[in-house]
Formats: sequence, structure tokens, C-alpha cells
Amino acid sequence: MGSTDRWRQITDAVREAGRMGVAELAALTGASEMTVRRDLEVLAEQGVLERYRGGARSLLLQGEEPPFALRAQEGSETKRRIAAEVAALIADGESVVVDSGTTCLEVARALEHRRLTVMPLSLHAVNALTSAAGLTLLVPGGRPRPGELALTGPLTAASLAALRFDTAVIGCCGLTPADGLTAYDLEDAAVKRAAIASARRVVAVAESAKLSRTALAFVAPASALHVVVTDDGASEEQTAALVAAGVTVRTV
Amino acid sequence: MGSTDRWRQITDAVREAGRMGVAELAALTGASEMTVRRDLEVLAEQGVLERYRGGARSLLLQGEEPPFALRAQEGSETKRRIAAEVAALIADGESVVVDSGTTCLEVARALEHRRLTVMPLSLHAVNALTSAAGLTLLVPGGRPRPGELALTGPLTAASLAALRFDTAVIGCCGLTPADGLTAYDLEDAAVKRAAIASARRVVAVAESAKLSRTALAFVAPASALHVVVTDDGASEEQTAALVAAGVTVRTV
DNA sequence: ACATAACGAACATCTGTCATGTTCGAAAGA
DNA sequence: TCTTTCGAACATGACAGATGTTCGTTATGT
Repeated sequence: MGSTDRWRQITDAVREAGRMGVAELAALTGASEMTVRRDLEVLAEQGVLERYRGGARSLLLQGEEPPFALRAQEGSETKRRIAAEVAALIADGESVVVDSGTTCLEVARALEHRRLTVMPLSLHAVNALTSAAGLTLLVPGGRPRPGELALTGPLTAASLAALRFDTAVIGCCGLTPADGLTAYDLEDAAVKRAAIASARRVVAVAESAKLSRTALAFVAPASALHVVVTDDGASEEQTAALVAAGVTVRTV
Repeated sequence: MGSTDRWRQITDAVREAGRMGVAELAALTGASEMTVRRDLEVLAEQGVLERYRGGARSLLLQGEEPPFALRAQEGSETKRRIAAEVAALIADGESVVVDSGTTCLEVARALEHRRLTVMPLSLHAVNALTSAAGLTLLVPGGRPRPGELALTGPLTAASLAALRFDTAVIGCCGLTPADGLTAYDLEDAAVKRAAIASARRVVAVAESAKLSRTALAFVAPASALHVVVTDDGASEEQTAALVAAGVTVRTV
């Protein structure tokens, strides 16, 4: 598990340079060449890069997001702070649908000891909550996307359409006043829309870096959100623009 | 993990005697009293027994089934043999719904490297299959029952009602020609019925001990099953009676 | 075809984790 | 009050996972 840092280091280096040799990466990370080869094998399986004799070449285009395993531990302190704030916005007894993604996984963890009805949209979050005694856990149907384990498809849509939640906690890949809330994956976007439609109140979580980003798939305009929770890296203009769209912004 | 045997030993001893002292259990298992106390704590959390000062008293009535964690490793060799036989009955490209329970979990594992569409009815099986590359994994909606992680409720029923499978693999707590296929849990029974209704062919798995047992909740008559896979502990009369009901019986 | 570099299987080592045991002060019950 | 049980804290040992090293094999370039 301690290899995650090195994986990120390698992923970033290869992505920047386009391709890189095993020896270079070994020097960069301070690990042996054998270890680098083993890492490259893992990353190649995850589809991050492609091996060739002597090194590896990046497969991640600028528009794509790195796989779940790599994002999971990034800026986890910030994510936990955001998650705690979201948890504070939710009252005992509420029913909550929690989106997929690493930030929302932290939200799910923050709800573990509460007394709620929770439907997570990712199996990672489901697994984090299966032994939570106090809460009623609901699993939506669907097809889990590899790695991410986000549930998508008609079964997910049907599960959401059958229910009405007090609050939806939605993650995103980009959120700007102009382009609204956007996601990398088309199917994910459809699920997010369904989740938003099934909830009375919508809370979006977005690390500040996402407030200047727009991804491929449009989900909803900023005005469809009631609360946005972000971190203190957000600029004045960004928060002001969201407030102007009628959104309550909470910075932690 | 190596504590599972001792857990079963303690559970059985306490269930037989009604209640038992810590010192007695320590002598029985050969472990220290501290270890027995830690075990009792775990088992009390699982609802198997109740602690009192100096010992523990059984909470498992004769009609109840021990929790998943205790059944998981029981007779796993037999279960694997049964599972392999079931896997052999399924052709590539089929769609399969796999019931909850420890035997069916083995079936799910046996399908991991096949090219199929699989919908498991328990999160244990879902987790066992999330990294299976070849197969299309479908997750039904529902409320996971604690420990067992079997999905039940209206969402599960709706997920099953929306689909038609080639084969349903169904587990049971009891299966006799007279009483048909029975389960301990009422909600589980409803899910099993829905699974049977959604499949063209029904394969039931039942260790031979279950062929002389009847549980609380009726699921389906034996005649609703197409194939029963059991182990060689089944008696001639038992298999003959099933065959008379129009079932193909396979003994491994 | 040959030489060289890269590869990966096998083994050795190290480290962190988990189950277990031991000790001892605290708490419950007689 | 006294005895027994309990459980927190620490020590021990087994074990799994990660990393490094060695060496025979394989691929690539000249």
C-alpha cells in the first residue's frame, strides 16, 4: 500500500514527458529498477500507460481522469474536511443519496456513525458502510464501472426514479457558473442527473481546483444546486459567481 | 483468520450446553482465557451469544442459522466441488443470477474467469467479482442484510422483474420433495422466488445435509427446479424422490 | 549471427500487521 | 471487605506484502 506515492510520481512523470525509461524512473523515485518494472506493470493494467522495452509511454490524454486507485489518496486531508462539512449539513433521520468519486467516498465515511438512510452510488462507498449499525443502507442496482465501481445504467436510473431523498450529495469533475456541473463520463452524468432529480436538496462537493475546470459531460446548471462545499483554495470571483447563481457556498 | 475454527467450537459448545464459563471454554479450546474473552466479545457482537460475568449464554435457537462469518469456512471443500459442477452446467455467453449464501458465493467465484453476464444477489459475491475482466457484472438494488449482505426488498424485486436470465443458481436452507425449497429468512425467500421467476432454467445447490431439512419460509416446490447439485452424502431415497419430481440430480 | 541491454522468475530480506499471551490495576459481585 | 473476573496495555511470535538482488532468458540493434 505504501507504493501509492510512487505510483503517482511515476504517473505524473510519464504523463508530463510523454514517455520515460525505466532507469530514469528508478533514479527519480529512488527505487530499484525491478520495483519500477513492477509498478509499470500495475499501471499498465490500470490503463494509465503502455509498456515498451526500456520504458513506458503515457496513455492518459489531458481530458481523461486517472483511475480511482490513484485519486483515492490525493489531497485526502482536504477531502475529509469537505466531507465533515457536508455531514454537518445533514440532519439525523434524513435520507441521502451519495454520488461516486473519492470525495463522496469520504462523505459516506463521515456518515457511518449517523442515524440515516443512505444510498451510495458507488460500491466503494457501499463497502465502507456495510457494517454501519445505525444507518439504513440502500444499494442501487446497476453495472459497476471497473475501478471506479460507480453504478450506472438503466437499473441505477430505475432505482433512483423509485425513491425520493431529502438530500443528494453530488461530486463532479468540473463546476463553473458558465458550464455548470460537468463529469468526464457520460453514463455517470446521467446517473448524477437522476440523483439530482430524486432529491429535494442538492449539495455539490468540489475541491477548489475543479471550480476552474469543465469536463465533457454536462450534468446540471449551477442554479440547480442548493449548496456547494469547497475548500479555501477557491477564489473570491469563483465563489461570488456561484452565489450570484443562487447557490450557498461553504468554504472549509 | 485462524480464529474461525475456535469461534465455531465455542459457538457449538455454548449452543449445546446453553451457557458456559470462560474457564471451561479456555480448557476446551486450549487457548488462554483472554483469547476466549476476545472471542466471546466478537460472537456477542454477531448476536450468536450473550455475555455475562464469568461466561456466556447462547442466543441461537434451533431454528436460526449461524451468522455468515461462521458458515463461510464450513465444508468449503464440498462447496467448491458443488460450485465447479454448477459452473460446468453454464455455457459461455449466458446470463446468470446467483443467489446469496456461502455455497452460491463459491459458485460466483467459480464463474470469475468466464465470459458471462452475472447478477449476484449478495454483496459478498459482488465484491468477489468486481475485478473480473471477462464478465458483465450486474448489481441488483436492495437493502443488504447485515453480515449476510444478501440484497432484499422492493428494489431487489424490481431489479429482477426487469430482467430475464438464462439460468438462476439458487441456494437454500432446506430442500425436501414434500416441503420443497425453503429458507430461514422471509425476505430472502421472496427474493429467491423472484429470481426463479426471472430465469428460464433453475439450478439449486444444496449440501446433502440440507436434503433432510425444512426451514421456515417456503420458496418453491421441488418441481419448479430443473437441476439440483448436491454432494455424495445424499441418500438414494432422497435423490430418487427428487428425480420423481422431475428434477435432474447431479451428485459430486 | 552476435553482443548488449532489458526483462522477469526465484530467492532473500525487511517491515508492518494481526493473533495470542501475559501482566496488572480496576470493577463487579458475594 | 475480599475474591473473582474483566479489560487495557504491552510483549511476543507468525505471517503477509513490499523491496532488493541474482541470474538465466529474451528481445533488439548492428
